[in-house]
Amino acid sequence: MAYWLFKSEPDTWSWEQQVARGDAGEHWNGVRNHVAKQNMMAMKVGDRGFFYHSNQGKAIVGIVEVIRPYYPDHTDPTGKFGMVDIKAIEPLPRPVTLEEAKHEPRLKDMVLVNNSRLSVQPVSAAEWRVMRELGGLPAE
DNA sequence: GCCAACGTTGGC
DNA sequence: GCCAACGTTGGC
Repeated sequence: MAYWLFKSEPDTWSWEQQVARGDAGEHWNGVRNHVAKQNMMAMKVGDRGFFYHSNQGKAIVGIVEVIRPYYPDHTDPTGKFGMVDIKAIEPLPRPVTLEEAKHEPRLKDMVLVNNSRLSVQPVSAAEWRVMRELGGLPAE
């Protein structure tokens, strides 16, 4: 299983809204970056990801799961980009802020710390474990 | 609100 | 195909 990170401004789409969708989930539309697109194309149903609030909060707040693989994004007039569907699994008992992530040596190579502009990012298995631990979730 | 970093666009 | 100009993102 692979791990990912989905970034969203809470004003646009928040964790609370994602949770409200329940198991039906929601499509992750609006990605217009090719690296982010490549990441979504690599996703498989069952992959897990972190849900990150950018701008306001600047923290990882929850865990999501990919429930539908890559398909065309109908909101893209050029037809070049696609999206996946994700559903909320559980919140982090203790949200992990960007500040904390930057100060954790084991997360120094995380994309979130090094390339803050990429909206859909890969997360390594080691980073996944460390972040869960910081967030107050038990080991998987 | 500012601005650095990054991506994209379009003239040549 | 290069690269300057422009637009956007997102941390600060």
